Amino acid sequence: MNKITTGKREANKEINRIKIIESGIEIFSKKGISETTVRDIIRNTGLASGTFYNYFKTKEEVLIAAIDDAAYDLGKILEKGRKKASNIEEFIEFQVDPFFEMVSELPELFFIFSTNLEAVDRFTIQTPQMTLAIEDLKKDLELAIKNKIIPDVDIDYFSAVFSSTIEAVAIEYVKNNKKTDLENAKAFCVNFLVKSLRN
Amino acid sequence: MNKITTGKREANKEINRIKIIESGIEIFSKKGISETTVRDIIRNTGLASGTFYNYFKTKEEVLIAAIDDAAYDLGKILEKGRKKASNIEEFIEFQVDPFFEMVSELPELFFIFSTNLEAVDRFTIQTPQMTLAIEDLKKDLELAIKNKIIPDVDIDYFSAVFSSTIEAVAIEYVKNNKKTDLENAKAFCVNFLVKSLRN
Amino acid sequence: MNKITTGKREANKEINRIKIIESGIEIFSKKGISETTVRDIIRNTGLASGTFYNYFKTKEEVLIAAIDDAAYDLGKILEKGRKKASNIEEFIEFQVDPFFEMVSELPELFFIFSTNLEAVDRFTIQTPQMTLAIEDLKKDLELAIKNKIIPDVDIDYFSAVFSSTIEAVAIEYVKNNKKTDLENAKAFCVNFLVKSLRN
Amino acid sequence: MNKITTGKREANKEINRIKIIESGIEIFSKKGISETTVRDIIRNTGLASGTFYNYFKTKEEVLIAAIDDAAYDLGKILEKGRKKASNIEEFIEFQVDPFFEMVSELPELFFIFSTNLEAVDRFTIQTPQMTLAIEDLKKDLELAIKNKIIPDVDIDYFSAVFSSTIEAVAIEYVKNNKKTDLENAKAFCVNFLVKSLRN
DNA sequence: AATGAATGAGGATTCATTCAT
DNA sequence: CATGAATGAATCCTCATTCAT
Repeated sequence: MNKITTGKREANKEINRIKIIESGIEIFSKKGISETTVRDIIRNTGLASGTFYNYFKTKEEVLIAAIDDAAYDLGKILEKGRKKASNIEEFIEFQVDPFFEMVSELPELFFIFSTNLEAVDRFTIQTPQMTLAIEDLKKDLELAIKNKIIPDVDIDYFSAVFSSTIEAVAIEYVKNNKKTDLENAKAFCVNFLVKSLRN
Repeated sequence: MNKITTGKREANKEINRIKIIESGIEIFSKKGISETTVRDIIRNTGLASGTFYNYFKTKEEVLIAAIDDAAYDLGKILEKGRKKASNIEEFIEFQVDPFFEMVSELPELFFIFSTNLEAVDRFTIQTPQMTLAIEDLKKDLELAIKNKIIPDVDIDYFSAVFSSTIEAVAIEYVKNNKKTDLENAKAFCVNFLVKSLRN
Repeated sequence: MNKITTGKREANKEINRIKIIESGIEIFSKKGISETTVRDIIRNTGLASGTFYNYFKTKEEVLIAAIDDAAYDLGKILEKGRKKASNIEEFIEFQVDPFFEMVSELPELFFIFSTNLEAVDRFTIQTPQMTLAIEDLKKDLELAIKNKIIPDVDIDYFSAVFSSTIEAVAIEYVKNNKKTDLENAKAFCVNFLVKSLRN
Repeated sequence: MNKITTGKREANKEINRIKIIESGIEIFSKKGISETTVRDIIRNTGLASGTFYNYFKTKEEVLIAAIDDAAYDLGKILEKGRKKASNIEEFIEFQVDPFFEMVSELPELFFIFSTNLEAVDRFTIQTPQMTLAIEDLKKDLELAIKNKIIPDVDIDYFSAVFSSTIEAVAIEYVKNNKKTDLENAKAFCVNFLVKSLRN
């Protein structure tokens, strides 16, 4: 009833929230998650220290919020992938494509995650869609091996290598700001992985 | 004061240094580099806090010392590799072999590095021999491509993938304590990389 | 602006004031005065934090207001007592009776005061009618001693014990929710104090 | 082996510990337990803030230490009491006496406790010997009633009044610094309670 | 060299209070 | 008046580091 909140205030609240998130992303990618302090984040916004706590309880929540804010974009990206693969090339392609779309559109977030796996692990931040679907991959690989579509590789090792390959290329891609190079990077990954699976 | 006691004192000095290094490695692998405090390290030795500073200025120095201490062993290991490779298989094999020897003999150190790339980077810890010789690799690859021994791959991407592959397998190897599995892991790496380079 | 709306607004104003006071009493008795924060009180009302300051400057003012609001009731209660006592039994009875009426009708307020004497003291909250009339008591006792109605007791000690006795029984009465037990509690007090004054 | 700690250092450590405890007692009695902050205590000593934590984790620990330090004295005091009482006068006397000895020798501590019952309760500080042994008292009273030594009083009310009486007199005694008045205070208590129990 | 108590800078967090809307 | 976001002072606490012994 009394909730007549003028647009101005709400807008300002949203602006500050975004300020904090963006400041967080900036500091996280500069200093890493575990070296970043709440003070670093808030100092970088010009807001008062207490203001941080009107929005977030911990620095980790800032990260989660950053992901949540990106979730819609991510959803749309991942929709494009996940098509039904009819052979091994397509299977790999359908994993690689959406991942690189994500990396391409949210490079800072990807960078934070890829360089802070330890912290991400430690704080058990749930980032289902940002990571590659390793478990699904393993099952599909088992099936493919059974059906003789691909040779009999060590699944644990291959899975580890599969994601580290994609990630390594993605990091290289982001680091070098070869922004025009997206197709190139994807093609490299697919080609590399497909060949490594051939007999 | 008395020269005769020196030997004993130096021996004790060396013992404490090693105590601190070993404590450091233990704590670093448990808590990660950035979460580890000097207090953690020294508490774990039973020595007094001030004693730490007789040996090291920072926790990072402990890590560097740990590597330096391992350097001699590492040197001997790496010596075995670096032989002259006469084809691509050998080239890769001669990279993979010594790396896995190192991982196999100094698994805790390797584990710390592989799970704390951020911190290692940030503190610009110089660990020439622990990392794969990426720059050398790049030059050799360029030559090999020119001589048509291997197809014309993107050297930046391939180098990135090359080391991440070896590292991913090594991590898997260490994590699973498949200690009997060394040859297996090496073979997987070599096979995977060789195939990915074939036309 | 429009005088016609005033009634409604004043009513609402009064409603919020009472809301805050009741919330205060609730929180004070749960957490104690010094552990209670303005935020606790206002959160418990559903009102906005700033609204608190339209009514009170501090949490202590809430307490004072609670007492003031109870003052009228208290006044009526105390009127019943204060009759002219013609002997020591009556004198004590006329102190004990209204006090227990108060305790019985405003148990939460009494509970807050009895369990927060420190804070009540510190903030020098003036609560004339809630406390027993110690000073009056002292004068009356002096007179009674002079007139040999009661033996020559130490007036300071007796006064201290007089009020602490009544309070202790009252606390016991409130704590145990022996709500049917009012007469019993009063009788115990009177009997106990009268006998202790006899020769 | 290396524990050759010079007397000077140990002495200083003990001095600081005592400084903190004495500062704590001073502030606690001025501001009450819950209003006292660790900073208040440490500021009052001239030591650095961090130093507090070399000795105590919380302000409550300071209080406990103060009691522990007094424990030896207390023990000796309480030894004197607890004799076998052969009648009601003695029974009361044997409760009152050691309590007043304690109050007389540790008046500040007693003051803190008597004025901060709430906090003492809330933090469940264990102070077995400082409080009167109410539960024991109740059992003894039941027995005495059964044996017709004392009339049939309400045990809950009497117990409450028993301890509040002693405490009220003790507070009065401490407040007025009637230090010469110890015997007087004790006699008042015993006389008051004995008479109130007579038929 | 070893010790470990003292230090104080710095980060986390809470809370009373203000003020634009 | 009601609102509730912003503020920043004040607290708690940890830690690297120093230094007298």
